[in-house]
Amino acid sequence: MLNFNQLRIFYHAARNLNFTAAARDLFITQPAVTAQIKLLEEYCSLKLFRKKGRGVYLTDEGRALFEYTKHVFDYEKEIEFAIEEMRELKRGILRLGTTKTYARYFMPFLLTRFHQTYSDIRIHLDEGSSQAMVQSLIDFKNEIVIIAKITSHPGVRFLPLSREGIVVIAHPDHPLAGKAAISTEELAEERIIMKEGGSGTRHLIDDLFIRANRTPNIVMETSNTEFIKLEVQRGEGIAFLVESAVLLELEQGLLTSLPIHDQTLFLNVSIAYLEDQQLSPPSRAFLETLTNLSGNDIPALGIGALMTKIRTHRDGLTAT
Amino acid sequence: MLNFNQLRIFYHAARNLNFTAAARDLFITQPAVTAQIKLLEEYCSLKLFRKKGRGVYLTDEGRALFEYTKHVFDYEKEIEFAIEEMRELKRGILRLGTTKTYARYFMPFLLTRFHQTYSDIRIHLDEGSSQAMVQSLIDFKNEIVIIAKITSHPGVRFLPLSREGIVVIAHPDHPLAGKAAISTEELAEERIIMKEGGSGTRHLIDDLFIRANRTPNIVMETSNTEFIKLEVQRGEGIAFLVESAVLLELEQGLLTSLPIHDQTLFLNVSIAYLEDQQLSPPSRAFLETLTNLSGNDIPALGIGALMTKIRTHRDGLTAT
DNA sequence: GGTATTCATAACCTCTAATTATGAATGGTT
DNA sequence: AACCATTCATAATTAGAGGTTATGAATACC
Repeated sequence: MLNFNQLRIFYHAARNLNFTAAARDLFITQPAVTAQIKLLEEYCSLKLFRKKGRGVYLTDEGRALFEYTKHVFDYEKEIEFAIEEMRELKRGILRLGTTKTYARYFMPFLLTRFHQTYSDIRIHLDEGSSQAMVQSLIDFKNEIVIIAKITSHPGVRFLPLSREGIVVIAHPDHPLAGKAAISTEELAEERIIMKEGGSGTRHLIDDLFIRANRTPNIVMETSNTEFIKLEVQRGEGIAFLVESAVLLELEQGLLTSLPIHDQTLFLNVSIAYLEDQQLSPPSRAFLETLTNLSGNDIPALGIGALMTKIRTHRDGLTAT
Repeated sequence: MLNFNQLRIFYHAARNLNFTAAARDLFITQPAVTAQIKLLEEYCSLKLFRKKGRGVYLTDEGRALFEYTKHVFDYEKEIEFAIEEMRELKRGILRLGTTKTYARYFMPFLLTRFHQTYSDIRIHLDEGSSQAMVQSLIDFKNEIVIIAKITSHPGVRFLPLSREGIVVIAHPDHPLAGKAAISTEELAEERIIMKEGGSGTRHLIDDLFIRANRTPNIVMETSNTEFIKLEVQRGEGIAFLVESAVLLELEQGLLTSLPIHDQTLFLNVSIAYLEDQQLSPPSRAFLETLTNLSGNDIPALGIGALMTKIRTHRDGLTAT
């Protein structure tokens, strides 16, 4: 087993062909150099230096070893550089998890923001159900997940990220379209295309009907948001969806939203991570990006509003 | 400045994904591993391991660092191997010096012998005058030189290697050819083609004439033995040369040797090296080869005789 | 010839990196 | 479920590697 301290001292001594200079390089005293070189020579059973007058120079064996040590300490610099880069977020991986819907509607916006600041960090975006994403934290597959908080888990910290408005969408020609306020009872009469169980939205809507003591008429359930939107556009029923997922269709008049009587439905989208584990630099940077991004107004506004606000702000700046 | 001890411990811990096993690998205790990993993490300001249940595994940063350390400790094995090889004489350089004449007539024989045993040692054979070769020792250009001992030098040790007979050569038709014994006085009358000043042979012959109180008739002087032989073959004069240098020509009848009256001229060929410096393994091996080769009879016999003896011995073996 | 520089040596000291002993958490087993 | 085995963490202590200071010897320089 080589002693790298001795190798390092040898390297500097060989480079300078001068023990005193090597000592200076390493911020130690000259006798320390002499002693360590001697120990190294004993370890190798080889003379590495010859003494010539008041100087030293390398034997053939020393010269051969010097070639090796050069590689070692050049490589050391590379390693130090790599560590520095990881610390300084010039390299690394951000492992995020989220649900399909969020991946489709929020994440591109958030990750673009993140990427603007930390362009050298690779992003791994994992998708799955809220449940699966919480499990992925525990399995250390992801460091941060963005999901609706349904149940709390021991050891997992949830930070509220955004209150996303839930809208009831319907075909523009739907009989209820344009009505002022629709009651839960009325909704229970409608054919509903529902998000699958386990999703944050489903949790919220189930709760809504339980409070109204009604059973919704679920004609279809799926985890696929795109599919739901298409079914509603085809007049197959109404659906509850996160507003930001249908912004475009509402704007374009492909869908309409039905105002719910006396109810404003919100989904609490949270950032979740393990509270006892220290987050990696990329993850910390991501959290910081989110808080910097929102000030503190995301939870109040929802991402949809924030996206609009920032888009406006940016356009304003561009116009100036 | 990286701490390679910590890196080594990290390397083993990462390889095993188990601190206890790493400790076993390194013949230390587990708390030592824990402590050094912790120090490394502090140095990097990066978490390298995550704790999962009763095991550990690498963070992304740890995984990146592990890739680097793998290279380091693979390379360490290479270095250790190289050191071992140098020690075991499976690589290295033998730096010898000698005079042109010896390089031509003795060295091939000696070096072939050496090379048979130490086939992996590269041989650097340097040529120059005896004087220059002694200087090359002092300048550490060569570790061992084989020369005639003319003067002694402080710090240089001379070991007698061989007593080489000096013969007087002449054209086979030379008037003195065949005469029983020729006196120094007679030789002084002859046209002599002499080796240049500084050579061992010249030193000896000068001495011979001084003792006889005669001045030789030097018609030509050169350091080139081959040239001398050719000139003598052309009948330009007689010459004094080391017997082994003219063995072939004498055998083939191209030259004849003149018996010198009452005199047997010998040149003491010596091995010289610096006495205070420790010799390198290849040089020690070379010295050992020489002593093994001769038993103790080289100085008495001369290399020429030894070459014949060994050749005969070998041929005898081959025939059996 | 005196001076400065360089490496070697010796005695001593400091602090790193071990050790021992023990605890806490987890996972497998009966 | 209780128990045991395993693994990493922590604390207190200790050994010794690797450093320092002081000085000497050899050599080169002016």
